[in-house]
Amino acid sequence: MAKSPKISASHEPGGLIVHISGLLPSLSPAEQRVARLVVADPAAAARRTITDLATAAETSEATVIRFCRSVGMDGYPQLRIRLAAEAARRVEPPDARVVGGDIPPGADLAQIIATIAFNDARAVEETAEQLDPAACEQVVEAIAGAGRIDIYGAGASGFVASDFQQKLHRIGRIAFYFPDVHTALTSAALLGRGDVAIGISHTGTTSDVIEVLEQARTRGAVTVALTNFPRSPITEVADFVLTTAARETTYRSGATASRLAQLTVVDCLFVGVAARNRSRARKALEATAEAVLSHRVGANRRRA
Amino acid sequence: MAKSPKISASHEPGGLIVHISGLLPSLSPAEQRVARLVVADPAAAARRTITDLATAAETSEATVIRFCRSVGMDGYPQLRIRLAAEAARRVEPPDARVVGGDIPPGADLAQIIATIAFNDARAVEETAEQLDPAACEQVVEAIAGAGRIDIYGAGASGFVASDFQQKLHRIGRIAFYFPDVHTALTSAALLGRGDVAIGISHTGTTSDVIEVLEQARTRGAVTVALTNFPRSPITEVADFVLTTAARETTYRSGATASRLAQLTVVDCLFVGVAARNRSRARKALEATAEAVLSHRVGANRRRA
DNA sequence: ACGCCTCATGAAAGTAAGTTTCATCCGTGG
DNA sequence: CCACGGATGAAACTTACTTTCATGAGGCGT
Repeated sequence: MAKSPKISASHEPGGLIVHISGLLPSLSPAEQRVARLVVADPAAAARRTITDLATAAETSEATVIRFCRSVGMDGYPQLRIRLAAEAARRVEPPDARVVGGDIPPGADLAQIIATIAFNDARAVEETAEQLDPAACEQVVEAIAGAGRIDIYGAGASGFVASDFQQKLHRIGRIAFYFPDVHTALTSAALLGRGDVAIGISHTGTTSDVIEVLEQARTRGAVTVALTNFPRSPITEVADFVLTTAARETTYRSGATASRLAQLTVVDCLFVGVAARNRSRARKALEATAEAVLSHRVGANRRRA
Repeated sequence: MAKSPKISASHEPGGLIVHISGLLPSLSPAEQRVARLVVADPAAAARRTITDLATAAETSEATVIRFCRSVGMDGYPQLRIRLAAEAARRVEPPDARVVGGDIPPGADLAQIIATIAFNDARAVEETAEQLDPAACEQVVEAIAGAGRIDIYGAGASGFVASDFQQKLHRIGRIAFYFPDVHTALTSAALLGRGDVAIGISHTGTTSDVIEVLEQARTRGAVTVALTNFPRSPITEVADFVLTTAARETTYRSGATASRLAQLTVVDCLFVGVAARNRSRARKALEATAEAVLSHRVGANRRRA
């Protein structure tokens, strides 16, 4: 039989591990067990034979193979060498820090700070690495040429949406953000060809956002999804999918790392759009900065 | 018969490739052919199957195995993953990212992404490094014991303030954020001993925020400033000063990195507060997460 | 509630990869 | 000319990997 059709999965240059953890929720339970082992210690996994790994994950070899295919590999040997390469690249001292994990109960604040910063920084870096420049380019182009840009997001992602809106607005793009679903739906219904709708949802399962994005799409707008999970429902209603790479999936820290990752992507898009017309953007930024000047008190000074 | 004595081969820390080329002359002719292929392109070799490699070296699989043993490997698979790792490590593109600088005019999106991510990640890390755990501890304590927490911020910092408010609210602390100065002033006037007021301003010169914080202070509340500049005006009205360490000072990218740094600090405080009463915080988080469950659509699944 | 369908899963069969064995070949020195 | 020893590949063998298929659980429409 021919190659399986496969879902894109094509783009995971930044990191196989990141890629895998992104797809984690889209995997079946047994495959997830395998995935977790692999993510937890890629180097060790690379050393194992398929039977070994299957046993460790309490499943069969068949499932391991299925897992390989699910993450875009041809088979186990390929996964193995990719993992080995990956593990080698991240010479990063694994350190005592809990990567992506929970904060240990007895931790003092210094530890907490270190752990959080580590995870946050990591999310930003890994997000950038796996971000597909080509997809970004297209999104930037769409935004730059859009008649109007609607940005949707609920809860924590709402902040990001709002932030994005503000940024675009500051460089003279016509952008909107709606905290309310009804208003958002109304707005989406008024979109048309040449407009852009951007939906932000970390999990990719926020029905409100999906619904609105779908509406926008049926009206002919270009739809963009920003999510951590490349196979989540929101991607089905999006023309372009941009993914973040935050490992945290628990509610633990209120999804801060994921938010930072989202903001990073937003920044990239923003700068990309601004770069399309530097002088105009610069002028707009200066004007807006000036506008708030009267709300600033005298410069930074040494105090008595 | 026992294992062949073989050349030491025990230790090859510097690099497998180097090691192999070192003992190349001690190998038999057929093995040398294999070795040369491997040294010439380790990555390619790692991708080949043993039969493949044997054919390419115009020899038999048996010889390849012998070669593996000669260089100290257990067998072909082990050689393979070692080669993959080796190849990955030596690719390491040190790259010339623009550190802290502006985006060069002609930059393509990939460069933009790399630059932004680098600066963002840096801001997060450096902020964490210079953050004073003792000061944080005191702030955490104040928040944990506060009757009420007011959070102020304008513009971009307003998002952070709002985010913080939401976070604290989710773990059951009574926290407020006011987008409007007047409302904020009113609220500050009602604060008293045992309450906490937090002012967020990147530049530390936002008069609105300073004014409100001052009001709060005169009412007896504990005041906290979160700013990038330890000697800015806002610090004069704050009992505790927490600083971020974002390099960007220009309006260039709309205060990107600084926002991430602020969020990181907020996250640290949040986790610190939550850690004070894990079970309660956890319960609250679970409850709030559950509350939005009905707004989530079916899990991530493979689509057709 | 019922049956139907889809999907996840592992057992087992099948195939390919890796490893060992062994006979051969070739050069060397008696 | 005949041992002898090392190098080598063919083939047997073993292990690892892959595919197929039957089963059973869970969801969905009737």
